[in-house]
Amino acid sequence: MRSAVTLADIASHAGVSKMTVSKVVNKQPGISEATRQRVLQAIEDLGYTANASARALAGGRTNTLGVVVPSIGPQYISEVVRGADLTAYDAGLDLLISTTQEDTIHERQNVGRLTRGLVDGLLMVLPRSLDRYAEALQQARVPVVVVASADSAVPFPLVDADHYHGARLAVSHLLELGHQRIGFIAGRRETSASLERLRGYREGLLTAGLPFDPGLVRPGEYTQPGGFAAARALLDLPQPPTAIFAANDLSAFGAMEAIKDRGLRVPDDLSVIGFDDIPHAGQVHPALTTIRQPLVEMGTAGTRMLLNLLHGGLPVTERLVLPTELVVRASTGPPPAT
Amino acid sequence: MRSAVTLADIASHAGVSKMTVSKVVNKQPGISEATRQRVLQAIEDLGYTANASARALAGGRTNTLGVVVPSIGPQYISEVVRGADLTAYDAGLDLLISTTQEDTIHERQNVGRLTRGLVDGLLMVLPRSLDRYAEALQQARVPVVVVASADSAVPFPLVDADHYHGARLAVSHLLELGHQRIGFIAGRRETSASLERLRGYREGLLTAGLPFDPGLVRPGEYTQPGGFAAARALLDLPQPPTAIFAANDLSAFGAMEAIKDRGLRVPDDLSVIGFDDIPHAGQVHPALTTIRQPLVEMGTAGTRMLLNLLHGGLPVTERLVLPTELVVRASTGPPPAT
DNA sequence: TTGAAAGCGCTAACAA
DNA sequence: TTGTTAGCGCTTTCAA
Repeated sequence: MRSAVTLADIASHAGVSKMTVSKVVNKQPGISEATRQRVLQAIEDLGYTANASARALAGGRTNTLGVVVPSIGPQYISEVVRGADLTAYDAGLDLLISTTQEDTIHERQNVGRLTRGLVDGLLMVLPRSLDRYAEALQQARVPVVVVASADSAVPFPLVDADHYHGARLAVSHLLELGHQRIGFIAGRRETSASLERLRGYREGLLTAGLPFDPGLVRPGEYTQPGGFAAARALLDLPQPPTAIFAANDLSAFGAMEAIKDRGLRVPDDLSVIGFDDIPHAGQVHPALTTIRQPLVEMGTAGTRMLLNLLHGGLPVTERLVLPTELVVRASTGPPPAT
Repeated sequence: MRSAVTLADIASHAGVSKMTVSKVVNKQPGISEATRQRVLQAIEDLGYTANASARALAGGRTNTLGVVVPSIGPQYISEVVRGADLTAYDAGLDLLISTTQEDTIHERQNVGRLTRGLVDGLLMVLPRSLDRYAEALQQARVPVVVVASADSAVPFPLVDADHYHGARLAVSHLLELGHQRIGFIAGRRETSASLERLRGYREGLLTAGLPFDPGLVRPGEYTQPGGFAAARALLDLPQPPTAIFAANDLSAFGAMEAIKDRGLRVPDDLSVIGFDDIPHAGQVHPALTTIRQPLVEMGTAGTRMLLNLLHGGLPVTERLVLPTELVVRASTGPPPAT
C-alpha cells in the first residue's frame, strides 16, 4: 500500500499547476494539446486516479447515484437495479448499491450516510412500505425517487407498475380461454401492489358476471413454497379451479409444481398465470404465461427522473405508473373438456 | 434541499468547539457528561449527520467496505454478499456494492474509483476470471480479498469452496444409492470451479472402477434452459443414465423439468443432484439434493480476512478453501428396479 | 476536559 | 492558456 498519487504529484511531474491537471482530468477546455499530452503522460507514468472523497468535498458533487434495496437476492429487484445501472452509466454517473437487510437501524443510517457526501441522488427500490425511512428521507439533502412502492403517503416522485390493470389482464386472458373458476394465490398483505392485484382479480371476475369466492383465494406470501401450498389447497377443494392466477411468478412456480406433483399437467388440466415476468418465467417448463412488469424500465425511468431532479427539473411530486402487459407463454390454455 | 448542517453549526449551537463535537460524535473519551449531552441535544435539534467525504478525506478512513460483483441477480452472489454484509455490519463498517455488468471499462474504473477514497477494503466476488481486473487491482491502495474465484494467478488472499471434493461427494452419494450410469451436466468452461467439478465427477467414477463416458457429459452453461436441454439429450441416449449430476442447482432445476416433462418421476425413475445449495434448492419440488457451498460463510470469511488486513494482519497471499457438503433432500433415490 | 491550528486532495472563482 | 487563492467539512496533533 504505497501512499497515493495525488494531483500535486502529477502537477510537479508534468511541470504544471494542479489546476491544469484538474482541467485535463475533467476534460475541461482551455488547455493546449501539448500540455494535455504531457499531463496525460504523467498520469500514466505515476498511475493516478482521483480521490473520490476529495472531489466530492471540493466540488459538491459525487457523480454517483445511490440505490437502496432491502436485499439483492430477488430477481425482481436485480432487474430494476440493472435498469438503473444502465441509465446511470449512460449519463456518466456511477451507481452504488446499499442493502438494508430489512434492519430498521441499518435503514435509517444508510440513507443518512449516503445522502451526506456519498451520492448526488437516491433511488429507493422498496416493495414494502416507506414508513421506516420517512424521517431519514425528510432530512435527505439530495433528490430522492421511489421505485416500486405505491405508498401514497410518500412525498417523493414515484415510479410503479400498474398492478391493478395487470391483474385485470390476467383474469381476462383466463376468461377468454373459457375458464370460469379461477383461483388466486395472494401476495404479501402489507404491500400495496399485492392489494391492487387482488382487487384486479376480484373486479375482473365481478365485471364478467362471475362470483368472487373467497374460498378460491389463498395466501402465497410471494414465495415458491407458499405458492405450492396454496395450489395444493386449491386442488383439494371439492370443486377445484381450472386456472390459477398467482400474485407473482415465484408463487406461480410453486403452483405449477404442486399441480405436476398431483399428476396433472399444465396447461392441459390446469392453467397457471403469474405476475412480474422475471427472467426465470421464460425458463421454466412449461414457460410461464405472466403479466409483465417493466422492471428494467422502472429502473431506467426512476433513474431518469432522478437525473432530471439533479439538473433542477421536475416538480417534487410526480407519479409515473408504467403499464403492465400480458405475456402469453405455455402455461395457460383452455380448460379441460368435461 | 436546504444547505447541510455541519460540525461547525453544531459547535456554535452548543457553544463548544468543533473538536468537542467531533469527539462526541465519534464516541471518544475525555468529554464531560454535561458537555456531551449538550452536544447531543444540538445534534438532535439541528439534525446533523456527518459528511462521509469530509470524514474520509480528513481521517484517511471511510469505515466502508466495497463489494464488486458482476451483477446482483444470481442467488449465488446475493448469498455471498449477505454474508459480507452481516460481518461488515457487526464490525461497525458499512458495505457498498458495485456491479460491473460484465463491462470491461466499467470494471476497471469501478475498482480504481472505489479504492481511492470510497472504501477501506475491497471484496471481489467473481466466479469468472480476474484477468480483467489485474491491473486495476495492482494499483489498489486498499486491501483486497477475492471470493469464489480459484484463479491461481491472483496475488490476493482468496476464499473459495472445495469444488472438487463436492463433486466427489455427489458421485459417491449416487454410487451408494446403486447408480452405475451417471450423467453430468457441465457448467461454464471458463470457470475453474466448473472444471474442478467435472474433474471430481470423472475421478469419482474412475475411482469406483466405472468408465468415464464423454457421451454422458453435456454442457448446461449453469442455466436452467441449459440444464433442460442437456437432460433431454441424456434421456434421448440409447442407454440413458439413471442419475444426473448437474454442475449447479439452476441447471439441476432444468434437468428436473425435462425429466418430469417426459412423464418420468424424480427420483423414482431418475435421480438428480445439484451443486451450490442456493435457497431455491430447498423450495422446488421435489426438494433438490445438492452439494452445499457455504456461500454465506464465504462472504463472512472473506470479509473477516479483509478486516484482518485492515488491522494490519495476515500475509499477502492466503487461500482459504471451505469444505462443501452433501445435502440429501428428495430428488435422489435408488435407481428403478429393472 | 477542551480548543486552536493545520491540512487531507480536490475544485470554484478568479487573476494573470 | 495557465496559475493563484480559498475553502469544502472533517480529523489529527498538540497545546491549554
